[in-house]
Amino acid sequence: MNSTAPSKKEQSHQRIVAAAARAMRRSGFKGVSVAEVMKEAGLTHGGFYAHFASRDALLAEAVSHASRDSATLIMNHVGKQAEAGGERFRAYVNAYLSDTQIEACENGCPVAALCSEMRGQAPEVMASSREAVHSLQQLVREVLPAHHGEQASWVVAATLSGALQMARVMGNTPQGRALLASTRAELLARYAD
Amino acid sequence: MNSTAPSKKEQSHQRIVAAAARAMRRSGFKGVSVAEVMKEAGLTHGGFYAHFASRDALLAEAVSHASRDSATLIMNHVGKQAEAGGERFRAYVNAYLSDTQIEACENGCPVAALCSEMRGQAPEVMASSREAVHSLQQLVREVLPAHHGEQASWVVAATLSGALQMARVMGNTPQGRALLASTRAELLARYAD
DNA sequence: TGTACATCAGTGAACGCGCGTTCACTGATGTAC
DNA sequence: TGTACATCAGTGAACGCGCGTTCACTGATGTAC
Repeated sequence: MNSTAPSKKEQSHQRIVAAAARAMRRSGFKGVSVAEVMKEAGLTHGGFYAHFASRDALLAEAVSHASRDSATLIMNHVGKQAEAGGERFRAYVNAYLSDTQIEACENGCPVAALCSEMRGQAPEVMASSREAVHSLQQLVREVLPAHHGEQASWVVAATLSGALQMARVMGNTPQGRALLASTRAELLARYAD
Repeated sequence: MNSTAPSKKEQSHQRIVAAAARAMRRSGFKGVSVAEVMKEAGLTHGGFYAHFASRDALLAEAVSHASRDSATLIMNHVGKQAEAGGERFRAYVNAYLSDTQIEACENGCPVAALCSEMRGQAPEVMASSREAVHSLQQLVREVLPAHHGEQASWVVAATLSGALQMARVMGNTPQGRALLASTRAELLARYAD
C-alpha cells in the first residue's frame, strides 16, 4: 500500500464530493440533496455523517472541488491551443463562452452556475465561494495579455460569468447564442492582442 | 369609486407581490416562503390561494414587479442626473454599481440578485425571468451612447450584473468595493463619450 | 328605511411530503497472540 | 496457521421540522325587495 493510494473511505468521500459538485452546478445549492448525492455515489444516505459534519460542509467542499475541476479542464484546453500556436486569451474566452456551455453546466464554472446564490450561504460555503471567485479572476489574469492589469482581469471575469448566466436564462436559442457571440467578439476586440 | 381605484383585494394582492419581490432579491427564490410573505403583507397564509394559483405564479409576478420597480427607480435617478447636465450612461453605471448596492439588494436589479437561479425554475418563472433580462438590456441600450449597438448593450448588461454579483460575494470589503470601482472605471473608459 | 340573503376577503387548523439528521445494527477487514 | 476480538465503512429505519396546499368556517360588505 503506497502512501498516495486513497483508502476505501477516501474514495467514497471523493465520489460524494464529485456528485455534489455536479448536482450543484446542474441545479443550484438547493438541488443538492443528501439522499440523492449519496445514491449517485453508490451509497445509502445513512452513512453521510461519517463523511461530513453537515450538508453545508459538503457544499463547501463541493464548491472548492468544482472550482479546481473546471479550472483544470479549461486550462488543459487553453494549453493545447497554445501549443498549436493559438493565443491563450482567445482560447480561454472561446471555451468559457462556447455555445455548448449553455446547456452543459455540470462540469463548467461554478461561479457562473451559482454566483447569485452564493451570497447568504453558510459561512463555510461563503468562504469556498469567495475563493472560487478569486480563482476565476486569477485564471483570467493568467491568460489576459500582460499589459492589462489586475483591474481588467476582474472586469473580464465579471463579464464572462455574467454573460454565460444570461445566455443560460435565454436558453440555447438564437438569442442566447447571439449573446455569447457578442460577448466573445467584444472581449476579444477590446482585450486580445 | 373611480375606475382606477384598486379594490381591497387588489391592494392585498399588490402588497403580497411587493413583499415577495423584496424577499426574493434579499434571499433568492427559495427565500420566498408563502407564510412569511403573507405575514409581511399583513395577512395569514390561508388566504394565499385566493390570490395565486401556486407559489410559482407568485414568483413569476414578483420577478416582473421587481424588474419594473427597479427600472423605474434607476431611470428616475438617471433622469435627474441628466437634467443637471450629467451623462445618462455615466449616471446609470455609477448607480447600478454603487457601493450601497453591495448590501442593498432588496430594491435592486432582480437579474443581479437572481440570475444564476433563474435557469431551472418553473416555466412561468422562466418567462418572467427572460423578460427581466431583456428589460435590463433595453435599459442599457437606452442610456448607452447611440453609436454603440445592440451587441454592446448585451455585453454591458452582462458586465453590470456579473460584477455586482461578484462584489456581493466578496462583501462590503475593500475588495468588493474595488471590484465595483474597477468595473465602473473600465465601462466608462470604454463606452462613455 | 329596514330586513334577509348572497358575495367576498380573509382566518386558522390540518394534511402530506421531502429532507436533514440520528442511531442501533451488520458484515467485512485487520490485528493480537 | 488458527482463533478471538476490535475497528471500520456502510445500512436502513425513524424522527422532527418546515413548507406548500387544502378546506370548512367567520365577519364584513353589498344587494334585492
